[in-house]
Amino acid sequence: MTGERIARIVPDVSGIDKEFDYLVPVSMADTVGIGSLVRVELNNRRIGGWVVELDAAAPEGLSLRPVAKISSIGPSGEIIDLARWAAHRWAGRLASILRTASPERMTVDRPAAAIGPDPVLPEVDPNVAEAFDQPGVTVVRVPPAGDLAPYVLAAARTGDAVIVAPSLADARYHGATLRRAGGRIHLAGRDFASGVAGGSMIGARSGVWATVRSLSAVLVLDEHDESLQEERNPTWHARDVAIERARRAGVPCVLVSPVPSVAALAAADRVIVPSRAEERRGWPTVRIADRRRAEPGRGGLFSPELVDLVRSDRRVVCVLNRKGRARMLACASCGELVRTLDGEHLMVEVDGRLVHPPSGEERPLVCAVCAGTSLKRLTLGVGRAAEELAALAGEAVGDVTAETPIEEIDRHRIVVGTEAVLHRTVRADAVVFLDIDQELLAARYRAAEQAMALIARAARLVGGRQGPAAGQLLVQTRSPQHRVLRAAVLADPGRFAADEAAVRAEARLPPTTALAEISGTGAGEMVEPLRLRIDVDVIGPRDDGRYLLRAAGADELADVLATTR
DNA sequence: CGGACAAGCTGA
DNA sequence: CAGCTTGTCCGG
Repeated sequence: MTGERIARIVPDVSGIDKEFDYLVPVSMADTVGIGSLVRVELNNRRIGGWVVELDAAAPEGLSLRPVAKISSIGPSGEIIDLARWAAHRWAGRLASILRTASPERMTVDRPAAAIGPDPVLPEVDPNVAEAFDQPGVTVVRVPPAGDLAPYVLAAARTGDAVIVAPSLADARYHGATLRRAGGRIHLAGRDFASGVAGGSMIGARSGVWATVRSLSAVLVLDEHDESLQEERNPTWHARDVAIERARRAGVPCVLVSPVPSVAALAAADRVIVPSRAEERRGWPTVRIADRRRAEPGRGGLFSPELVDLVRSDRRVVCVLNRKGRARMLACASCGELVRTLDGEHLMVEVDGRLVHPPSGEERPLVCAVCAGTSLKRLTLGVGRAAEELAALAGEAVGDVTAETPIEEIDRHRIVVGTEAVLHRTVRADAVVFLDIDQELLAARYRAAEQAMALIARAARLVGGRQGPAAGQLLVQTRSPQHRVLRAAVLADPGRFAADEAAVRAEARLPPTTALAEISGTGAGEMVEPLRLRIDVDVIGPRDDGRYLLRAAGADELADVLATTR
């Protein structure tokens, strides 16, 4: 027994998905631990890597290279196990997740335990504390105007909580608020070492990977938010990682949202909803402007309700999404949009026929509602909308894109922009969706849910329906009966969730099943043999060469992908 | 990833 | 057959 131990290393090199063994020199025995970031020699070059396992001395006489240097403390064993699970679940590289879970700046010294007794935090509303009183997944619906700070406080009161916010700005804000209340909380990534010593951690998406002293609870704010999903491979979702992390630790996982996703609700052990009255108060008034009778093209963009709003003295934000090609068709006689027979998606005209490429559905140029054969094209644009609104309002109207400086946005009483305007405006009295149909009926299976999220964001911007600055939303649409809009008008996202879950189940879409998209060269070669298997459906290829795989659940799908690589 | 080495292609 | 490109393998 020499006292030397074997370290299994995951290299931090994107092209190597393999683990290697190195010897830990006696001189490093005290500093190298599970998760440590080290440098080692591989193939005559120095590379970084993580220690993911430590064993006693080597059984064989095989000569191993020594670890060259210790660079930093790193993620805990708990996080490494979780990262392995996620790498399998989203069919990606372990190293890319470990990178996310590692400190922003290298920190060699292991910090001493937190100094002083644990802080004493103020009491919280028992209704809020209740969400954290048992392990398992609790979904809490909090209306857009509701206060999330009590949930952050309640999480921190459990001990060393991990808190995920939809953006870094939100994480900083809630972190600062809790700190003012006396809480010990650190910013994930930046304050890595402080977190190891003790206290709660808050961060954006990547904060779900924060190493803590002893996990007591996991809280996800705005669980429905798109930003919680990593956009690069592996495309892990912070909500799903949070659920698994809490489950492994046997601690509560609390998912808060004004519009909980069907994925969260499917995973929930219990759902806490506000009273009808409370939820209504927390949503603005939502009015629907039915545009089916409106003239397509010019003028079709401005309902009488909108004209009233822009001629008032209120601060109005107009949203007009022009993502993708806005080539919607509407029936000239009844005004209905041209949709697939299930009403879920827009159809487009190709070579004199109506088609919906993802499903292959097609028919002649005929309105499915009134059998009219005269169809009109609806075309829209932010620039023209701003000009025409300015003429209607008799004053200048701001034109907002992702590049417009914030100061510029607040100079105008009325602004028009793509959905980015909702992320970049601080306060508005009213938000108008000039044309929400493109969102509601987009060719993505989560389109309705994303439209619901967009409305919730607008609702938060304008605030609840009560008081002198009562918030208002106006939605212009040719689909006034859509489940998203009915739920918004009634301030009842529970109703939407039930409808949406039924639509997904009927179409065998997640969360009833699990989907994976396979693209790139070699996609066919990988996917075609899977047609013989009964545990996975192969869908496609579409004309862009992409395939979809469908399995009964995420675990089954991950297993298929793992055996296919 | 990046180096090592083998197999395949080209031109004089 | 040297000289080059392209492909495959492998690292502790």
